[in-house]
Amino acid sequence: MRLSERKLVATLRQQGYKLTPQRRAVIRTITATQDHLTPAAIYERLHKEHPNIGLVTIYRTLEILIELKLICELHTEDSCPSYTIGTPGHHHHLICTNCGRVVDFTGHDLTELEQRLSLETKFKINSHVLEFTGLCPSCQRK
Amino acid sequence: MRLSERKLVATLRQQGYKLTPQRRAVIRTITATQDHLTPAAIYERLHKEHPNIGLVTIYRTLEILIELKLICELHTEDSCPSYTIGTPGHHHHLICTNCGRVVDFTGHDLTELEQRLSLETKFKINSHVLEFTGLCPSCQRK
DNA sequence: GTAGGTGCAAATCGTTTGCAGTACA
DNA sequence: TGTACTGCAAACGATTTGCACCTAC
Repeated sequence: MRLSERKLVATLRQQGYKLTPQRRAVIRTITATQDHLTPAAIYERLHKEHPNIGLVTIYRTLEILIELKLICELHTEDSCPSYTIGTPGHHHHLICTNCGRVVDFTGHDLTELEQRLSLETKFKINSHVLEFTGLCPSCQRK
Repeated sequence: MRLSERKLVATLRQQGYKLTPQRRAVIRTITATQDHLTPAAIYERLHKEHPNIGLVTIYRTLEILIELKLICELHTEDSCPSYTIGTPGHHHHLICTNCGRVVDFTGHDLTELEQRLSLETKFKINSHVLEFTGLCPSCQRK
């Protein structure tokens, strides 16, 4: 289940952040799409109706949303630029190397492996990333 | 099993690349440590005995070594800069978020999950990344 | 009214490229 | 000898910061 615009706005206020039109616009853009967007992509989309919003503001808004865990940051193995998306909860990614499309998936349990590694290495493990890359159906056809 | 300096040098020549003192130095630095090093870190280490090696040369040498799959590139989820290390074959990483230490591990089979995802999403999956992050034993003590 | 937020321009960081000189094979 | 390699400096793209103005609460 994805977080709604309403939920993001409410959490932002709860945490004492001011709700500006710019922040609302960024939130709307993120929640309105299934895709992972780069800061630049968000900027581009907003620029049509919000001609003088600054890229800087987008960076700063994203920073807050990540901090509050309202969006999820994604780094692909190649093309380092990080993407963001409005999805909560723990999940993994399946990424198309051609068009950048991202599919989230859940349900694979790594706790057993985590425990084994913990024992063997004495690391205190906090989190993990599992990412598959390949070609999505439409990019395979080309 | 890790690749040796000898092996890297031999492969480089085999592939028709010239063996310069600079390339030899980069290879030596990488094979001499267990750690994953950033280009900048390699530069720093080399600068003592090789005062006028250029950072550019290090980038270019790493590019070749990655191309030949003689080293492995690593992107951590935070602090996007990518690290490199002299280790061959397919493996996964366990990374200390405090000191950056990286432990490689192998043996977890993801083919079943890969097949399931392939079926469900119709993606043609090429590769994957599995990464655990946490605190290494010595950083836990602090 | 005021603290926090915005937007511009400039700074910064990591990485890449153009080019003239250099050195390995 | 000739081509590939090097190193400098400059270009580059993404992100951050300093600062004066503005606005949500």
